[in-house]
Amino acid sequence: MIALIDCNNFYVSCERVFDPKLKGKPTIVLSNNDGCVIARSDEAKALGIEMGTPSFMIKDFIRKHNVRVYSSNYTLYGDMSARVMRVIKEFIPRTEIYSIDEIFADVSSLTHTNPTELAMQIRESVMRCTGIPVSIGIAQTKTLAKLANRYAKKTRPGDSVFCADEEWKIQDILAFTQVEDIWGVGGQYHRLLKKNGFHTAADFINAPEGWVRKEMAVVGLRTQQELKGIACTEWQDEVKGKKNICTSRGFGKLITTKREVQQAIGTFTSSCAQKLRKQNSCAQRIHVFVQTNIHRKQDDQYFHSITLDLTVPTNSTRELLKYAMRGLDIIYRPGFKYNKTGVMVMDLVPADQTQLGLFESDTSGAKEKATMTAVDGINQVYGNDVVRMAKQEFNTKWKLRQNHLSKCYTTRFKDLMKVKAN
DNA sequence: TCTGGGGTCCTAGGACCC
DNA sequence: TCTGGGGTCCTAGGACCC
Repeated sequence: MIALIDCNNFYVSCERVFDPKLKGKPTIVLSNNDGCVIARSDEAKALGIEMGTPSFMIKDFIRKHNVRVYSSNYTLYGDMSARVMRVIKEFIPRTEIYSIDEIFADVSSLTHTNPTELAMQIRESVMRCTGIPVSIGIAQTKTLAKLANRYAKKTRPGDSVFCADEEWKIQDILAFTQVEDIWGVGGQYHRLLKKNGFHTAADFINAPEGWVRKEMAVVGLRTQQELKGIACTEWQDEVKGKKNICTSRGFGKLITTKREVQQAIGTFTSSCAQKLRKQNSCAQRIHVFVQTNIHRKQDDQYFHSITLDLTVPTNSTRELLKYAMRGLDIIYRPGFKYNKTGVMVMDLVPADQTQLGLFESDTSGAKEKATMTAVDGINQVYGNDVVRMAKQEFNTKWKLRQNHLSKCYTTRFKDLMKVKAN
């Protein structure tokens, strides 16, 4: 049996841990640039605030209903996530972190324990150690566990735990779940399934396999199998390195000079390089893109991207910057109001398995590596942006808008909470 | 009139996830 | 004024090979 444990309204819950006054109050967390709603408390959901709504569209509504608003604070959420995961791993050795707020756990190895009781214990323990409420669904496959989890949230608000260990419970969940709420069914497949008369997961299970294969490819077929209790997704016992790494950002305001775009690209490239070195990988290709604001109908639109092959796989900031700037030179067009750019490093290979270029000497590689290690070391101790490459410069024009940012309570000494005792 | 067949690799784009 | 960011996997079709 597989358990899916996920944090309820995770980002909002993180904010609530450090400001208990938010309890019972409608609260939302916004995406970068304070753009869209990406997390909502139950009270905010009850008010009808939808996921993904641009915040400026509901400004008046927010004020009217006194909705508490936060900019996203990923430093805080990342650290809280690690704490939650640590607690869960103490109960179940075999786990697989699926996202910042979700983890699969293999509970079949713990045969001596009743899964429901175990789930209750985990829930209680996570709440006590971190202050974060979680829901837990247990079933035969990952897909069914996802459904069980959702079922628990919707029908068991008290304990938020559901274990589908009997046939009638599985049937209950399948009949309860609309096709669009199945893990693996998005907008396209939702329309397709509805059009063909499949409304619930129970309906979908009865769709002919040939039809599913033809219309939804093997991915759809796998989802269907998983719903029937046949496991099709492999268990990932070790954390796999990423195959691509991307850093991209929309700007707080529109940008019109090449120099500013270069600064942004420089910073994003440097960020990609750091992430590469952290997972001990080198990239073989780099992808750069620029775009204008697609929502501004009154502006001329421009989108262009380019992918460059690197002669030698690398994770050196300097080397990657060279290619990124070359790419930007090719795709940049003056006269547009740019809104967003990004850099992606692709086709990653382990850093220790890279081949030297024909004209590269081993000593130059070693020197570059030593430089980067030093840069990372200094930045780690003194903050992320102390040492930079020339192209990054220091510029705040295109930085994020974050008007409602909470503090880094758990990762920065000056943000530690103070407790007064009389 | 009539122009092979089978395989691999790569890429772009689509679908999905949180 | 203002609309997120970061990923994965699969597939179709073209290029290329013998």
